[in-house]
Amino acid sequence: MPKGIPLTDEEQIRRRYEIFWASVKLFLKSGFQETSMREIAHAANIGKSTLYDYFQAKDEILVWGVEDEIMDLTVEAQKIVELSLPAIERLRKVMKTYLEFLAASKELYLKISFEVQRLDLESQKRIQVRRHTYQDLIRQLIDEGVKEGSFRKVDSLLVARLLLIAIMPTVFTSRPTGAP
Amino acid sequence: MPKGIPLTDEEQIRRRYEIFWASVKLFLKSGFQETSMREIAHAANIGKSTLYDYFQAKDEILVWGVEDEIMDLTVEAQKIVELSLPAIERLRKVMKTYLEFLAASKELYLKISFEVQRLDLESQKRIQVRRHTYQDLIRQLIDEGVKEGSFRKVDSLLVARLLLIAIMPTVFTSRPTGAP
Amino acid sequence: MPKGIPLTDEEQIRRRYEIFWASVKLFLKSGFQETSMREIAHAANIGKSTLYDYFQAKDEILVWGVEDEIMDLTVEAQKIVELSLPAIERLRKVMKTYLEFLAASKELYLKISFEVQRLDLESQKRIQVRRHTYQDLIRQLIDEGVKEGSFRKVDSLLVARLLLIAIMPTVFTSRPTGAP
Amino acid sequence: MPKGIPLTDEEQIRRRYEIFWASVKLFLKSGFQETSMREIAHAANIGKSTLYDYFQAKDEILVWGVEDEIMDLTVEAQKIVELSLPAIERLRKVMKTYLEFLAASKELYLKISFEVQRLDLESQKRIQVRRHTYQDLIRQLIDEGVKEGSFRKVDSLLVARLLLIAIMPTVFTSRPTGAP
DNA sequence: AATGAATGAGTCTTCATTCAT
DNA sequence: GATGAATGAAGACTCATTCAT
Repeated sequence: MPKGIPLTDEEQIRRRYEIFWASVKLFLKSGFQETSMREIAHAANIGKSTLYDYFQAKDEILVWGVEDEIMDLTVEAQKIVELSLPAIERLRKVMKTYLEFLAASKELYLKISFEVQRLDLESQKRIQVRRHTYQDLIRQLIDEGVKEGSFRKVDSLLVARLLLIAIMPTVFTSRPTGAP
Repeated sequence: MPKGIPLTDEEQIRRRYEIFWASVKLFLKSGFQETSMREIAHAANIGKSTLYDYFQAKDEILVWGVEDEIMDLTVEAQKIVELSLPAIERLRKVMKTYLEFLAASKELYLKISFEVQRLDLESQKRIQVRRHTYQDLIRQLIDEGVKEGSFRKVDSLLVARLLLIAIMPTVFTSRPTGAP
Repeated sequence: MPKGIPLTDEEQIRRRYEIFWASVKLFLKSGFQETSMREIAHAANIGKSTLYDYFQAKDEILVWGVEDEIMDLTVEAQKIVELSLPAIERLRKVMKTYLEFLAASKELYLKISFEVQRLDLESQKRIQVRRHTYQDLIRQLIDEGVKEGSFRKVDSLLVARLLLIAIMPTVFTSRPTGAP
Repeated sequence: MPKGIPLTDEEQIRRRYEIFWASVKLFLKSGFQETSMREIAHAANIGKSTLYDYFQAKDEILVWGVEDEIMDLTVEAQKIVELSLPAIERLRKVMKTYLEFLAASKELYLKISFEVQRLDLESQKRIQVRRHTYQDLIRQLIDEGVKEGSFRKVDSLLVARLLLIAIMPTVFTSRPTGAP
């Protein structure tokens, strides 16, 4: 709430998170479209128009948040990829992180995914790009694994995609355990 | 479009179905909130305000349709319950019907479930009541089964609920087979 | 104010005129941008959203009205062009009509011209097209006049444009008389 | 951008001019209402709220600038009035100055005049007062001329007003020459 | 019975202005 | 003296719903 001092980038982002999480809470309760900017502002304890200092539009709140989550996952995955371990081991670690993320989100993840489908195509594309970046890491690991000989020769793109999707029922159905 | 000729009840209901299914198609494509009454009217080939002769409000379209689907299931289940077969056999039959219903709907069912969560609480309660009626039939079967000695003693309410939910992954994950 | 009966095209247009002239009154007083749809609706004695049954957007009110005025002029000019008189005579008649129009509008015309410059380019282009149609009539007359030998050989496009513009000071400065 | 050093009055005014001219450029391009304070601040290379140290409100920018221009004219006219020359000679000089001013502004003057009409009545009145002061100088000259016998007896107010307006077409229509 | 014209409430968004630093 | 963060009021536009015919 300081007034004339430019926000540091860090502060900016911290506030964005606050707004995002306040929004998500509402989105989950009533849906994206059904939540008004007035409600979000109220929940975030700021004025209606101040929202627009942090997000250019309503859509942006959702897009930014989702992009950010995927990027977080990607960063963590990247760290694991760079470890000097056999590919299969690293893949296992990455999938475990992914699984933990899903397990922590669960319902949230599922619902938000639905909301994302309502965004305009451009926004969806932006999210897809992030998702692909993540997928490419997995793919890279699979390719390395194949080279190392620990995996059969496979279409790494397809397998990567399958891996990410196939794991979901594990989470949404029951007690999460973890094995690729 | 005939004017002045009173609709038979049957005709009334037939039109309601037409409107409902036209709506569902749109809801699936763009979401409940995002679909306007004008679009529904257009898709159903009737005037905007004629909609209100068949449904008191927009919400009502969704609620009525979902209620109706559950009631259909319930009627069929009721018929099975009344057969003179061992409880376990009847339960098996009921679950098979339920499964077939899910398999036929699949994505539709999942998406519509999401849309339902956007309705106001009163509407959701009305749907829940129908769901409970259905659940109670299952429960009744379980209780009978326990009496007959073919089931262990269990909390029939809990088991009924579990049965309905547990079956979903079967449908949504892969090739549907059927066994309770 | 009938409710369920589709408006005849004629009725539609009559209402559009009503709205347009109510709007113009306000536009002249306070400017286009400064006049709100609420004010227009109030002045036209209809509900805010009813406006949108007659004009798709605020801009449309201005564009439609201006286009319509030019088209009126064009129709009248067309009638004159088709008379069997020497070109010079017909040109004189057309210019007289134009002059009378300007004289009747005067301030209105000037101010509205300014407002038009604030519209988006697409709207401006639409108006320009109408203006060109009118200009082409004049041009045609000049060409005919040249053929008849009553005019010197000239660049008819240029002369047509000049004719339309040059006449303005006559109107805006003082007592209107009329001679090409 | 220096902080803490009190601005001299002169400096203050210099900055006001800078802001005014930066604004005018924008007003001409997109109109007064359509130009935001953020844009003005940006164009003037200062912070949004610093504007308010120089002008109490957005309107004030336009009003001050226009008032100032008229006052400049008035000051120059006043100087001429005080010369010891026959009234008719002095009037000629004043009108020449006025004409030069118009010729230099031209489109700018016309457009800005339109923008002024959008201001609230109070602001318009303030401008009118300045205009009257200027007009009164002309009037005074005419009265003196009448006394000197070089003019017919006339309603000096009316003539003064006519003089100021009549001269415009001269400027806006074509090659400026100068003769009352 | 069927319709589309009419509407007010509400949506996202912008902007002049204030204020704490 | 200078700033940008914060905001409420207002704007164009949409939509579920009503109502006269």
